[in-house]
Amino acid sequence: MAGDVFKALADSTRRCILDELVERDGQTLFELCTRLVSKHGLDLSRQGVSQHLAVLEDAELVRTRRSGRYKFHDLNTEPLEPLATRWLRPETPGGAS
Amino acid sequence: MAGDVFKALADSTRRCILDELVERDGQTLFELCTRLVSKHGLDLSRQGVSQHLAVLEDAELVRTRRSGRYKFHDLNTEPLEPLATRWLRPETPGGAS
DNA sequence: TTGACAGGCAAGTAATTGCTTGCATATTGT
DNA sequence: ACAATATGCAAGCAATTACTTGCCTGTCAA
Repeated sequence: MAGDVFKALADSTRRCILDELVERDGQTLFELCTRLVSKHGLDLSRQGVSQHLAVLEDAELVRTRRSGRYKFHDLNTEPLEPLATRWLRPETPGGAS
Repeated sequence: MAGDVFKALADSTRRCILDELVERDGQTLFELCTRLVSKHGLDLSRQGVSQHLAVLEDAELVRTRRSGRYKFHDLNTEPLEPLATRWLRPETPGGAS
């Protein structure tokens, strides 16, 4: 568990999925499939999308909630925050230690 | 050219290289080799490091300058900036157009 | 010029990854 | 109960990736 966030972001299809979820949160697998094909011009099967979602979920970039036979996917931007700051130099503008 | 920044960051060894360059800029290939082995416990050949550096350079995360037989590697954080902000929701706090 | 040092190029290999197809499970409406 | 819908699981395949070994080029000091 707690998969690699960087590896999750490495695939362009997964990034498209995140793009979709920014626009509209709480989409189901089928909704995402449809919109990835029509809007982003991607061509992959439902299982393809499902596996990508599993990777994103493992990296905690996507959270899911179940309701009956539906599974809704929500974006979670929390793991993204320490991402860009990791390689920022310690400029120590205030002058800590 | 202009390789994929996300794919460049996907590999943990490459992330270690960036970690090293944050601490000390302008290292040569041999310096990086030595420190990756000793400090980060990695075990790879010089060519392994060289190929990783090529990927980082292609993603413009690393810039190089030559001086005689030495090649110095510098970190370039510029491509990292739009990285985390890509999936931030348009909160429009001030309400810009 | 010779030898040592720093780096580059290329082919080969093993592991990983993205994707598909086929079947199984669970929920809902009639 | 039955069929349709929404999703899950797993084996198999092709492409990519990370890594190694071996050799070549360029630079510097003696």
